[in-house]
Amino acid sequence: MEIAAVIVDVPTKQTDKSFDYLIPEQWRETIQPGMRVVVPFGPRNIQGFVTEIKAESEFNQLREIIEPMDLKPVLNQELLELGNWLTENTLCFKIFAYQAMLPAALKAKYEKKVKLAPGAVISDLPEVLHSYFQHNGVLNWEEALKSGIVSLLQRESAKGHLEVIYEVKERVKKKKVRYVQPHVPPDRLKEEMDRLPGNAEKQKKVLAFFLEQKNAIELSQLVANLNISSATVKALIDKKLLTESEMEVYRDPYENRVFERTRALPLTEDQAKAIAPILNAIETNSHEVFLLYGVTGSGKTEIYLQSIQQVIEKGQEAIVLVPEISLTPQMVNRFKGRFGDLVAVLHSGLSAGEKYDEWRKIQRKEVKVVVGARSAIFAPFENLGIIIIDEEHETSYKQEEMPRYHAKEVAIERAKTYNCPVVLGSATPSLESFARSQKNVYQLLTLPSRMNKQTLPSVEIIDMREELRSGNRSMFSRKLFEMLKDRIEKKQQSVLFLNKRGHSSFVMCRDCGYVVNCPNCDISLTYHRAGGQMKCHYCGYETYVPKVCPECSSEYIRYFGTGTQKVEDELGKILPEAKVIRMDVDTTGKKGSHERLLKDFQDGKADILLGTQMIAKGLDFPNITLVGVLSADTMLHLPDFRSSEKTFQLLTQVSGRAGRHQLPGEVIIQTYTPEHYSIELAGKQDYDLFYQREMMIRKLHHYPPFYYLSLITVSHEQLMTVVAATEKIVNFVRSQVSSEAVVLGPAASPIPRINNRYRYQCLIKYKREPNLNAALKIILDQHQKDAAKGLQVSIDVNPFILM
DNA sequence: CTTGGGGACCAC
DNA sequence: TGGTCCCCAAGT
Repeated sequence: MEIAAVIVDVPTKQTDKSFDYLIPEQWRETIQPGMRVVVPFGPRNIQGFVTEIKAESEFNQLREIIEPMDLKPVLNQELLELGNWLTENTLCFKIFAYQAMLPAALKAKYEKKVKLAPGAVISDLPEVLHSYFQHNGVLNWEEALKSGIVSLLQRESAKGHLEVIYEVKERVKKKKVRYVQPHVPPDRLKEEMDRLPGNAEKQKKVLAFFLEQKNAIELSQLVANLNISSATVKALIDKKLLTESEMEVYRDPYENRVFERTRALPLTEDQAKAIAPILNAIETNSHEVFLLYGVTGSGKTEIYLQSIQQVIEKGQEAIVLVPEISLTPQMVNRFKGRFGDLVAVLHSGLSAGEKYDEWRKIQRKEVKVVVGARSAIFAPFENLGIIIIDEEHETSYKQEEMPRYHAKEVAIERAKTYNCPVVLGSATPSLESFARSQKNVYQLLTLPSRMNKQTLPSVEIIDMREELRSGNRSMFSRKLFEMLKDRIEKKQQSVLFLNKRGHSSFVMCRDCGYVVNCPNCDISLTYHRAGGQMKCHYCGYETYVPKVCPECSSEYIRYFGTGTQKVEDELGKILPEAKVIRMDVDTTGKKGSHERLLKDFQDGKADILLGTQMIAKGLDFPNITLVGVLSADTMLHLPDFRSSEKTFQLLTQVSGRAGRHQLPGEVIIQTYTPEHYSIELAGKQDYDLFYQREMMIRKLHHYPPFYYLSLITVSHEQLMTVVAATEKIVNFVRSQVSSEAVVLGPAASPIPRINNRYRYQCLIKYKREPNLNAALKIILDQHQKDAAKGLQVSIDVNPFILM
C-alpha cells in the first residue's frame, strides 16, 4: 500500500479525476485517505486530497508525494463519499466539493518565487538583476512582474543561473500562546535571585514571583502583572532558570461572554405532540424527514433544543442550520445557554482563523452541536443524531457558486447514511417542502398557535394608490404615520421594514427618464450616499453621480427609489422627535455592529428600528408593538417564479416580529397592489390558502414543485458567439430529453450582460429525465475546449435564482 | 531568418 | 492553472 490517489487543486474538467502518487517511505504509516498533501503537478507544487490508498497503479512513472499537510485526515470516509455525491448531483469539480466542506483557512495559498540556482552566484547574473537578489537570493514573482523583468529572469533560468520554485502555504496558523515556568527547584531560584547584581531589579521581581507560584503562566500576563518587559524574561530563560513553552489555543469568539444557562422549558400540548415523533425517530435510529410547520412565535426553537438534548444523551451529535441573517446573538444565546461549551458556532461574521478553530473543535469531538449557516452542513461529525434546518424556506441554503448545492439535499443525504432524522422548520414552508409533506414524503408536524396564547398580530393593508389620490405623496401612509406617533407617545417600539431589492436607489433623470447604468453590465447602478457615489453590485464599477443628465442636460437628476437612508431622512422631517436606528449593509458592515445596534434597540435607546431583510428574522423584543412594511410589492415584480412565494414569506415573517409577548401587536403593510393574492393572504396570515393558490399557478406554468428545473447559462464577450453556442446547446438538449420536458431558449438572461460578457440561457423544465444528467455532463465536456476561447457554460441543477 | 503571439495539449 | 511545444505571420 504505497500509492495514493490524489484529487489535485486544479479546477478544470481534464484534471477532475484522481492522480496517483508514490508515498515516500517515511510517510507510509502516516498518510491516509482524507488528508491534504503537497504533490508535484507538472512544473509546480500544489495541494491535493488523498482519496484512496492502494497497492497498484496503471501508471508506471509515478512521482512522489512531497509532504502531508495534516496529521489527521480533514475529511472522513463519509465526507469523501459525500464529495462524490456532490460532484455527481451538482455537476461540479471534485476539488470544489472537497474545498466546500472545509473552512476556507485550509485552502492552500500558492507562492511563486525565483531564486539563485544551487552553485550559482549573484555575479553570474547581469548587473540590472543584482539588486533584486540581495535578500538571500530569493525574489517574489509578484515583484518581478511589477518590475517588468520577467523575460530577463527567464533567460537566466534557461542558462541555469536561476530556478523557479513553487511554495504551498497554509492560510492561517494555529494560534499559540507562550507560557513560562521555572526550570529549576525553588531553592535554586532563591539562590540565583540573591546572586543577581543589585541593578537587576526586574529579574529579581520575576524570580520572586515564581517563588510564590511555580505553575506556568502566560508570558503576556506575566509581563503585564509585573510591569516588566519580555526582554527581562528572555534573559532568565537564557540563563536556564525559566523555560518557555508554546500552547495551542482556540480563538474563541464568545470567550468573554457569559451565557445564562437555561433548562428545558415545559412544553405546551402542541409542542409535546409535535416533538414525540422526532424523539421516536432519534430513539429508533430511523431516517425520516419532518416538516415542522409552526406559526411565528409558536416555540419551534424549544423543540429543536429538546430534540438535541435527547441526541446528546444518546451520545450523538447534532447540526443546526440557520440562515445567515438570523444567526443573531439572540439565536446563539439560546443554544449556548442550553448546551454551553458543547456548541460550536459557524457564521460569516467570524474571521477565517476563528472559523477554523470552531471547526477544529468539531473535528476533535470537543463539541456535540454545531449551529451555523449553509456550509455548517459539512461539519465533520461522525455520529450524527439529528439535522435541523430552521427557516427551511430560505433561499440562502442554496449556494450559487460551485458546488451549487442545496443544504437541504445534503442534509437528507447525510442523514440517510447516519439513519437519523432531519427536521425542517418554518412558519412559511417552501412550496416544495409542503407539497412533499402532503404526499407523505415528509412527515408534517404542526404548531398552530403561538405560545402563551398570544394572538397573531392584526394586519392592515394600506393601498398606497389611494394615498396618492388623496394627495399624500410621502412614503408613509397617514395611518402608518399616526400609529408611529402613537407608539412614540406610548413609549413602545416600532420596526419599519424596507424591502431593499428593487428598491435599490438608482439614479434617474426626472426630465427624460434616463437611468444611469453600469457600462459593463446591463443593470442600473446603485446609489450610495457615502461620497455621492454609484456602484455596480455585479462588477464593482464605481462612479460619481453626474451633475447634469448626460442625455438631456437637465439638472433634475437625482437618486430614485427608497433606500433606507432616504427613509431615515424623511422620518427625521416628519417625526423629528423619534430616535431611529438604521440597519442595512452600510451600518452593519463592521464586525459586531449588527449586534451593537440590536442591543441598543433592545435597551430602548431608540423608538424605531429601520432596516432591510436582516431585521425580518429572529428579532424577539417584548416592546415591539408595531411593524410597518413600507412597500410590500417591490419584490413581486422580479423576474422570478418564486417572487409571490418570497413576498408572502417575507411579509409573514416581518409581521411575526410584532406582539410576541404581553403587548398585542399591529402590522401595517403598504402596497400598490393590495389585490395581489400573496399580499392579501399574507395580511390574513393564511398559509394554507396561499399554498393552494400558488400551487395552481405553478402547475399551470410548469414550475416546481410540479416540475424540476435545470438552467444552462452561456456567456461570452461577443453577442453572436453566445447566441450561436446557446442555440446549439438548446438543440442538443431537445434531442436528448423526452417530449414531456419543456426546453426554453435560447433567451437572454434577466441580466443580459455582466462584466462585458453577454449572457444567454436555456431553461429545462422536466418531471423525469433519467438521461438529462448525462446530457448535461456531455455539454460541459464539449465546452471545456471552448473555455479557452472565453466561452463559459455553467449549469445549475435546481436553480433558485434564474438570473 | 528571428521573434512573438495564439492554440492545443498535458500533468500521475 | 501554468508550462511547453508547435505553427504561422510579421518584422529586420
